[in-house]
Amino acid sequence: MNYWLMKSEPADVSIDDLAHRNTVGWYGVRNYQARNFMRDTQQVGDGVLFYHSSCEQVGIAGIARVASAPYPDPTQFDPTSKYFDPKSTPEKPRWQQVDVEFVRKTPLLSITQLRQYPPLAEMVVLQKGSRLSITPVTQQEWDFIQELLAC
DNA sequence: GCCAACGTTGGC
DNA sequence: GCCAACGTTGGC
Repeated sequence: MNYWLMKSEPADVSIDDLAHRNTVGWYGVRNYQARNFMRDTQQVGDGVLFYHSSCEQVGIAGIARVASAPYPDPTQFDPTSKYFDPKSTPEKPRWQQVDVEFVRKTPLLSITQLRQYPPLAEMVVLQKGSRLSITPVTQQEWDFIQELLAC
């Protein structure tokens, strides 16, 4: 059992979208490190901090969980998709995704708030220059954030 | 829109 | 395999 922070642009898929649809395929990852986390390390049931990025209110917007094994991201084969990858084939797919299932929406924990808590100082997503869209979260960080949200 | 940081590409 | 050039991310 592991914990993760997964970035989504709310203009694309927000926590409210996830709440409505219950489960979404995490399509569009085009970074090998992030892909490898989904393909090699994530397991069904892993906890996910659902994070809104590239928007007005950047931060943790809800809780979710990993809900499937990895499978090929269909957008890589779709020439009309901005995630189309001409070098990928159905026989040898390059990009994988998992399904992510809604758990609950939370009050927004903004990135500036997150930076104020010393126990979160080492969070990967808060490190300078960190751009990975999927990052591991430690048990301690997860527990601390759950306590914050319980207040 | 800026720009730091990082990832990818491709010539050699 | 090196590395310069270029492209992308994402907070501000």
